[in-house]
This record gives sequence, structure tokens and C-alpha cells, in this order.
Amino acid sequence: MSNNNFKPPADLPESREYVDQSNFEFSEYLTFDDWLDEEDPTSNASGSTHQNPVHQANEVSVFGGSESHVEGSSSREAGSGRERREVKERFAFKTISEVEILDDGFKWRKYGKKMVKNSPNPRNYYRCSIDGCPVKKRVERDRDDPRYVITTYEGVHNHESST
DNA sequence: CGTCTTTGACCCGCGC
DNA sequence: GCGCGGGTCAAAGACG
Repeated sequence: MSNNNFKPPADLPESREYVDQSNFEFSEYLTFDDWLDEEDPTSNASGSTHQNPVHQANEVSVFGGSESHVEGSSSREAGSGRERREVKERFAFKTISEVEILDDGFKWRKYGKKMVKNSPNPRNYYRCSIDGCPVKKRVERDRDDPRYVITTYEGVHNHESST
């Protein structure tokens, strides 16, 4: 993995404010498809035991924004430094892909899997493996269209993509 | 050997 | 006060 050239939403303009979860709906705020125009059909699964060589997105919908969000907790993270920005960039992408492991050029380490009741599909939580990268990624499959994969990025990278 | 994956348990905020 | 939902961490194992 970590070979493709999936541009992060860091340079994306603010499309809209956060969508109310009560009326959560995937609208076509923006459509991107030139991000993965540098895809590499030979790389991807890094020769693993599973995975498929297919991961081309046809249509991508972006919807997100910056909104305050949780931070200090109690005794784990806020144990000493409870300094945390309340504004975290959050970007969600709806992509048509068979695999949810879309390489965006960063190394992600899965740190949790949860089953959401709203969807029969589990939700995967990824975190940037790079030290000093508070970026988090949430991958979930669409409930109405299992062929759609919703990738939610949270935060911005502290390091260069790689190249 | 080092890195990453996987599953379960734990924790927190909120609602009732 | 308890339960629910969601989110995160941790240990072990697997794998390259």
C-alpha cells in the first residue's frame, strides 16, 4: 500500500458547513475524479493474502466542513495536556470502490472496527502511522449502496505525503 | 525483527 | 442511575 497518489482533502475548498446528522444525506456537493488519475494498477495490496486489484473510483462525492469537536476527556489524553484545538477539519468522501482500502499516499494503521446499527456493514477506524500525525480516517460502506465507500478524513497531516 | 491486523474490553457523553 | 451508542486502546498474533 502507500503507492498511489490520492490527494487528500487538505486543498479542498470548504464546500458547506457540517451536515446535520438528523438529516444526514449524501449529496453531490462536489465531484472529484482527477485525484486518482495517477493510480497504479500494479501496486495496492502490497502482495498480501487478501484484497483485490480493483479499486478504481468512478464517482466521488465530497461533503464536509470544519466544526468543533470533542477533545479533552479525563485521564487518558487530557491527563496532562488538555490543550486541544476545537476546530478539526473533517471531510467525508463517497467513492465507488470495491475495496475500502483506498491508498491516498499515506500509511494508515487500523485501530478499531465497530458495527454500526444503521448499517449492516462494520465501520473501520484508521490512523496515520506517521509519528506526529493526528490525522484519523474513518471508512464505512454506504447502507443504500454497498458499492459506495464513505471515507471520512479528520485532521491534517503534519508531514509530507511521501514522495 | 519490525510493523500492522484483529478482537475484546473499556470509556465517555447523552438520554430517559 | 442505568443503558445505549460510539469511539479508542491494548495485547496477541500474523506477516513481510
